[in-house]
Amino acid sequence: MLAAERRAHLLELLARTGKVVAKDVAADLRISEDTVRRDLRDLAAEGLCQRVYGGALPVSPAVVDYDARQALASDGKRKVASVAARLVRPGGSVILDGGTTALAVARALPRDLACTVITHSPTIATALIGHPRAELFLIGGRVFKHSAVACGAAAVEAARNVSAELCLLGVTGVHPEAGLTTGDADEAAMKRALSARAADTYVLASSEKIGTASPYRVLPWESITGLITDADPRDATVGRLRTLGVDVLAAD
Amino acid sequence: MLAAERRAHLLELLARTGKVVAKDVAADLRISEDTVRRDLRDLAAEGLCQRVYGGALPVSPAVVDYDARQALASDGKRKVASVAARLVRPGGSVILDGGTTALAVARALPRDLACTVITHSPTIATALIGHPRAELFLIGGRVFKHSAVACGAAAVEAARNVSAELCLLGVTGVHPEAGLTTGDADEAAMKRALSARAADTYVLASSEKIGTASPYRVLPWESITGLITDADPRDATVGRLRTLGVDVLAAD
DNA sequence: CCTGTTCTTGCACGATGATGCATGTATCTT
DNA sequence: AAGATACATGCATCATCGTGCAAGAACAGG
Repeated sequence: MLAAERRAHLLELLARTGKVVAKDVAADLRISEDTVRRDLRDLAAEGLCQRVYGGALPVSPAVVDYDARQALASDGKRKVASVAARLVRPGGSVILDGGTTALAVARALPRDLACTVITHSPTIATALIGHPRAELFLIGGRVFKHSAVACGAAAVEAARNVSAELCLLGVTGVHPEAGLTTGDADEAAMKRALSARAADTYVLASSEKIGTASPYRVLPWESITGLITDADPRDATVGRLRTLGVDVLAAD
Repeated sequence: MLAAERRAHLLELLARTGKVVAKDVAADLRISEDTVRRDLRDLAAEGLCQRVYGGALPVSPAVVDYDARQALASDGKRKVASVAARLVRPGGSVILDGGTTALAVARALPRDLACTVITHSPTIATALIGHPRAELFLIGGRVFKHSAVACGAAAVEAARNVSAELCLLGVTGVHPEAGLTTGDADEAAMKRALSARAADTYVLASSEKIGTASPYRVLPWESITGLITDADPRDATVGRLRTLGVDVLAAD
């Protein structure tokens, strides 16, 4: 096994499971713990991981959070993402919001789909670099760390210069009365700006978000085209949304 | 067996299995390891593979996992990045170009350094999400896939609205007569736009870039403050640059 | 057909790098 | 406080690397 392979393995392990235990990896790869420790030391020196007693942790909890959440809670999100990805037609254009569900949508897009993707999330842009036929447009601005998206006045301004057929929006709360909500005012404004630039807006909401509300209102029900969720279609909250005129796309 | 056959075999192996171990191939084809090494060296010089201790890995992001590629940043790039990162003062602001060397700089920044980073690379933005005290500003625009950075008119326009003390620029060629060069015209324009917004511009150039030139001129020597390289300070080319008035910061 | 040139290949050798083990120290756990 | 575990360091060993060199193949020109 090449040294570079080992290092890649460690990084992959770090990203996937969120931690590396020197002893386990050594036993796993049949190499000495010293070598693993040396590798981890080197990676840490480059800022690719954080050394801790017994092993190493990822540099950024936020990023792992992403991957971990992606891996763990992903069942619902993946279903939602898969349905959402199918809304993107060949040659079509889509505005992709940030967040883990939207990231799952990016990953669910066929690798050789020819389409235009507009996003304010560097994470999603990075994920789509490998799609050779996808046209990518990045909306810049001040990056809001918590959710890793460009927000603020500059971003809203930049969003005014794009338009698309479809906007796929992630939110943290979906509630019959409160509407679509999220945890940050700037982010809410950004989502409104994005939605305004698309002919149709669909909201991505895995089942755990149904019936909950966050502090800041993003949009009222009238402004969106539909909701994509893996929640049971017979669920009471989902039923109420449907009576409000929301087109519910079931994902399962 | 023809030399061209060997090279084709190596590339095929690289694409299919994701790696080449010099020893194995030599035994397999009944040729000396020296020949394999020479082939790999040549392929690497043409940018067709990434040389590592013991063999080689593919260079294409499509084949290799992105994290793995980051781990493969050459020793020289790491040294250059480390020196460059030290130019960023607490409370300071820096414009970071795209590319693997710049990414190495981002990773080399202390995790709790309070500074402002402006970049047109979603990859670099993603890498810095985990730096809690770093203010991040993303320059948007059409994403140029090859180097994963925002380019084009919109990006140049967006760059006009930022400014910083320092600009760290990556290039593909550093040549006494040709100046600083890169492989794409849009990218060259973008780099000029970035450099114009900073008080000081330093160029990141690991030793393999010294003395080479690419099609498109980025900037003449007069426009930059200095060059950061791991090349031998006594190197002839480096010496000529110094006589042109370039401030050379040695990295080793 | 011969001869000189150039290119390729394999080998030798010294330099450098990587790895595992031993040892003493630091850190965690109980 | 004591035992256990993980760590850094120095060292011996082995693998890999680059370079110089010589033998042979390919080739051009006479």
